[in-house]
Amino acid sequence: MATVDHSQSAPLDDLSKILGSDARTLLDPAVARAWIAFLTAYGRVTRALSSELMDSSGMSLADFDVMAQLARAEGYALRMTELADAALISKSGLTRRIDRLAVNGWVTRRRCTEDGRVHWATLTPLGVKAFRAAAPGHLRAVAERFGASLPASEMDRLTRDLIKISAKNKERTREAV
Amino acid sequence: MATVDHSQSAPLDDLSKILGSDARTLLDPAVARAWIAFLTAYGRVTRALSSELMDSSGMSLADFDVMAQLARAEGYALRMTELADAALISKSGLTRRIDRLAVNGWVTRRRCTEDGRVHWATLTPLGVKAFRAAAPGHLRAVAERFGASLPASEMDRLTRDLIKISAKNKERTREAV
DNA sequence: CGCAGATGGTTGCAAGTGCAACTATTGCAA
DNA sequence: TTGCAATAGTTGCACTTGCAACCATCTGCG
Repeated sequence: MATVDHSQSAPLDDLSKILGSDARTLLDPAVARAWIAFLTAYGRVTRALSSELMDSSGMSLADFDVMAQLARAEGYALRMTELADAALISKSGLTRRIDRLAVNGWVTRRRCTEDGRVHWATLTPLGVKAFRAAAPGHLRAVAERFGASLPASEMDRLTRDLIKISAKNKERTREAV
Repeated sequence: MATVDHSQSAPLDDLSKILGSDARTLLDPAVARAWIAFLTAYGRVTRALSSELMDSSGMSLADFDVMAQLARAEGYALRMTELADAALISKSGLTRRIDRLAVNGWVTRRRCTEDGRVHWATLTPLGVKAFRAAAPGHLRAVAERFGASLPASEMDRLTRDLIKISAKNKERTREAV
């Protein structure tokens, strides 16, 4: 019936068998269904986009995100920490991602003259070119796999809902239980 | 304005600077915003839930999902492949995850007597106990971090929207570009 | 000055992951 | 029977990841 897409089962749904009837008081079934749908949608869409992007441009989704951040930035450059925050990855993760992008010649690292601690990651002309080549296909894929499922009005509502959820989880895991 | 929560920037938004004005034709800005909001919400919520669960039960989110699948199953048992599909992970990933769960004594692997190729992953009594101990906290956390952001009516709509998105991406990355 | 303490980045490490190749088992057909 | 294709799982490998420890640099206070 109202269960989630049947190729996928619902990890949190219908746990009363093992947890007893209070499962329902712990997590409202409607929320459980939404949560499963959320995880499933994320998994499917990113999996598909990621492999399409890799095939067409040799770029991972994370690479694309990092390059997109740089593409939007003043002078195509951002400090490492800013970039890590913007791309939602750890500092060490970014260090190594930039290493890889640098090997491709898409990004360089420049030490800041005013503050020797700071390094600026900068899109090279080659990187700009690579991004320009990759972006149309990827954006179209996002439009198709994510955007095309819902009418425009619904899309704005979805955005609002997702932002509310994000907002409730803004802090970086403080007060960890 | 209507940009996404400002602690987070928007990788796909405002790319016209580098892509020219056709950025807009490739990906509708409203979809771009929704996409960013989606990625951000996913990242934040799962990060938070994952570390809470690990702290309170020594169980990763993926462990919990696998155990929840087993908890719902007939006899607390599933074949490896079924379980991998249900938990949205690869077969090899599942092999090793079950290895780890088995080390904790939460799951066992039994060879099927009727078909020697098949192995049943089964929740042990200890595993059931561990799951019963972990579930209330985790479900409450999902309720709080994901469910509490939206009114019930909105939640059902969100579920429907997410299911539509999932449905469009059902196939396992066939026709790859 | 000069030396704590903060801040920015990188590195060591110990995971986790998927793909492709491999082994074991079954089922079916000649 | 024998033999080959299909199916279920595991393993090798190469790669990513985040955390914590670490180095480098800067800032401010005595």
